[in-house]
Amino acid sequence: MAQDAMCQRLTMTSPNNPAPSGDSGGYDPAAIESKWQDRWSTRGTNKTDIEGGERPFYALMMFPYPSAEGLHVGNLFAFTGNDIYGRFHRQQGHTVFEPLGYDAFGIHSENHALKVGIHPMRLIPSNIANFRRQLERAGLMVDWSRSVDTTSPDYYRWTQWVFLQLLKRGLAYKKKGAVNWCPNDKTVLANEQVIGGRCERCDALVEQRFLEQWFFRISDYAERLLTNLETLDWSETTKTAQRNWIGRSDGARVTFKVARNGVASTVEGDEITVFTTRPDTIFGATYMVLAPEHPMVDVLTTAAEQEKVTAYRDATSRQDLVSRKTNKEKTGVFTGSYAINPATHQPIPVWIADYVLMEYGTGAIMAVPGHDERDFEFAQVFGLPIVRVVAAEGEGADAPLDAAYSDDANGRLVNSGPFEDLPVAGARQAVTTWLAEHGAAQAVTNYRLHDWCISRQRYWGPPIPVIYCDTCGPQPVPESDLPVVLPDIPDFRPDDSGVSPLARHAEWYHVPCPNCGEQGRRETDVSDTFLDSGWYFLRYPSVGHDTEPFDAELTRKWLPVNSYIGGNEHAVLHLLYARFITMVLHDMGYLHFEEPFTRFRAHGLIIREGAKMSKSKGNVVNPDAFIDQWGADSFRTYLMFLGPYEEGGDFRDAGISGVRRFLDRLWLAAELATTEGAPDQGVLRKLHQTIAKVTNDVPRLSYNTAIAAMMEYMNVLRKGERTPHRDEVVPVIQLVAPFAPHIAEELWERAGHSASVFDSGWPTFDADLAREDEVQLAVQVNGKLRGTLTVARDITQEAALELALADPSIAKHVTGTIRKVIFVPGRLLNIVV
RNA sequence: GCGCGGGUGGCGAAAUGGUAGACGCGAAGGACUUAAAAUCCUUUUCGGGCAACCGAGUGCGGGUUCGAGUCCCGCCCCGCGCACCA
Repeated sequence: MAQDAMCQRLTMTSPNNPAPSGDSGGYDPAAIESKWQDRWSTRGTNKTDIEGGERPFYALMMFPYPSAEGLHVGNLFAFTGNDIYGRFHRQQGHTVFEPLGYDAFGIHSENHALKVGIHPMRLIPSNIANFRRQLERAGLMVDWSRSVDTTSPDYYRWTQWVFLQLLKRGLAYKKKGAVNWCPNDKTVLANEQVIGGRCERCDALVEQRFLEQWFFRISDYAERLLTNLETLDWSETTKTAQRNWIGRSDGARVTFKVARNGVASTVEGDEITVFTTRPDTIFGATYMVLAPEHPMVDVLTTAAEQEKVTAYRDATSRQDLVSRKTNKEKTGVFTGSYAINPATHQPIPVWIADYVLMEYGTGAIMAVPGHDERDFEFAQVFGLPIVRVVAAEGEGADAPLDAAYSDDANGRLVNSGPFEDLPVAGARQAVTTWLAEHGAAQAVTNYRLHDWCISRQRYWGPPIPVIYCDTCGPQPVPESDLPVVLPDIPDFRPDDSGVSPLARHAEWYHVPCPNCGEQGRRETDVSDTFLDSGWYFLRYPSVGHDTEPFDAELTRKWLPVNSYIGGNEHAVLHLLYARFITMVLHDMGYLHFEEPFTRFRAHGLIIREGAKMSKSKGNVVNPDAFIDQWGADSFRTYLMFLGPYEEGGDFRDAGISGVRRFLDRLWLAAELATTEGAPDQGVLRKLHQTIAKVTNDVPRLSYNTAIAAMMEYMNVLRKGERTPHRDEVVPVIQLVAPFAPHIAEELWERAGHSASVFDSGWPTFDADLAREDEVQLAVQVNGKLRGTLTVARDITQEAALELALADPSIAKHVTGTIRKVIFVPGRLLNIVV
């Protein structure tokens, strides 16, 4: 039988050499994998008892965008990691819910549809079907009866409902403003979709346009989004990324009066307010800079400077965002006007320059060239005065500055009137208070987080449920009228008008006003895909409930999500938006929690043979091919073995054979296992050490070391082709089950069980059985290893020292008197001479 | 520039401050075989030595410690993210 198994094994690893059909009991992944996938399906093994299940555990993974290329190995890496976690918890006695769906709306799909000339309403279902087929092959414990597809009206009616809730709450608003416009995709992009000034989808240079857009007031939640992070069990890197994105900075708003005839203007509003994080350096503010778009520019520009200012403003407005944001060369022009520095009471010139951005702070700055790099550079270019107001340790007040000194923790104020010699550390507060007493400042906190622009002038998304009426103004679509169905129109190509293609579809566009019944017009923008994914985890448990987005009772039972696993590319956007939506729904009384994901872990990235995978390089791993050749169990286990899950790893094609050999050995061991005699004590000891290791590693997502431990055990078990005892093998089937579910089910069944291995529990660890009686004691002399002694586990220091000194190869290094002995019981003895 | 990761054999990688290189790939040798494949056994950080053994070794330079891949200080390199954010 063993021989047969080996013949069979050969055929599996050599696709050029067709297998002799079914005459052996060898490990045949293709056969057992389809057998168990069918059986799981007919028996409903992967269905979660949503209503009745005890100890609910919601193991969520980020749902994929169903691309035409099919499932990426990165998707499978992510899902397998989550699947192991979920299956492990099931074996620990939880009712595990592991749903999966499709994030199928969005520019990505639409662009692809345009490219291949197939309507997205036809294209997406076939992509989804292909994804589903590939996902089934991977053997995931997904409850497919509760899936979501964001493009289905059953789903997006509730996305529209979410929009209406934010509108009701005053958190959705429309505003005309500068937006990022992609000239290629012909749509507005969120700030987050602009990467280095280019469209994240097509890489085109992004332009500025002024359009009416829908925004969500996420900035109202900035502080809460920031402070709540402390309470979350998330990867530290992800939290840091969110903190940086929210970008809290504490400082002051300081008002500078415009100088009129050399003195401060008394006219209301004739002033410039700036935001600064360094109010302590105000005595060094020698000029001011406004963003070119700043409204005060018109007021301040003198006749003599008008021409230059106009030309500069024109040039800036035509500039695309790339050169605006990456061109570090300082340019600018003088407005001809002055403002009064409220600390020194001196007039200082007001300039405009594109290095000051209208969208941050107040769109104006006080320039302190002595202590800000950018201001220093600008002052040098234009010959503006540079004054030192902070001196480092040992520096005089008039020490020359050859660069900006911007340390805000050390040093002392100089040339700063009443604050002379004050340490910088506490100066911020003192100066702000002083300025505030003179009515010139107030302490404020600023955030980099902008409101979320959700409008898209595209076709492939959920229509924003608003109707415009000439008499009543914009009206929400009544909730009872949802969904506003996306019409199936042949011409969905966007054009240059800045208006969605939906506007061209007259019978859809014209609709009565829900308030007065007169002729109205639909909002033609659709919403951002991130709104679809901002709440999908709330929907899964309630799939099938047609009258509400999420059932109150089920939500209370299953949410918040116990474990969320996904890519770090969503560390900022998706996770921040989902938290925001959850907070809003919580505040409106719909949810009992305000943070959706109790625990989040980001998985790493897979590269191949040391290089990033990309279509253009042609080095993308095709999961189907590997599963055909090696089996899904080997593929899954290899993905988890090739590196630490949270760091990713290098997919080397040859490496999978090692994992396959491991499963072959397991199969063979199970086939050969005998019930005669008793299990070997040494093997049993190793078994229990392995149980401990795997049980400890899986919750930490340390899958690679868990697999290594099981391999080690198999090496011990099969050492010298010994025949294993049944009791030595059966627990390994349970340990390996989360990783390689099909082979585990098959071997479990062959071991005489009729129920699923996933309902069989988890092997119990027995510390007594695992304990080693003898240990290798490392013996060092002066910290250098000089030998090892095989000794009893609980040997005393005295006995160990005696043994060590009796060993000539150790003793010869012990020259002179022993000054000290370090003894770590069971591990190490260090003799210091 | 700022932030976050990371740098360990030929390669992917392991190591609560306690024997560096587990596990796997690859490679070399052996058993079995007419032969090959598969399987099993052995070796495999580098240098020296027949060997016992000796020396060196976790990007570089310092430090703390009986003992440092691990902790501290200062650098270098690679990856990712943000980037004129006042």
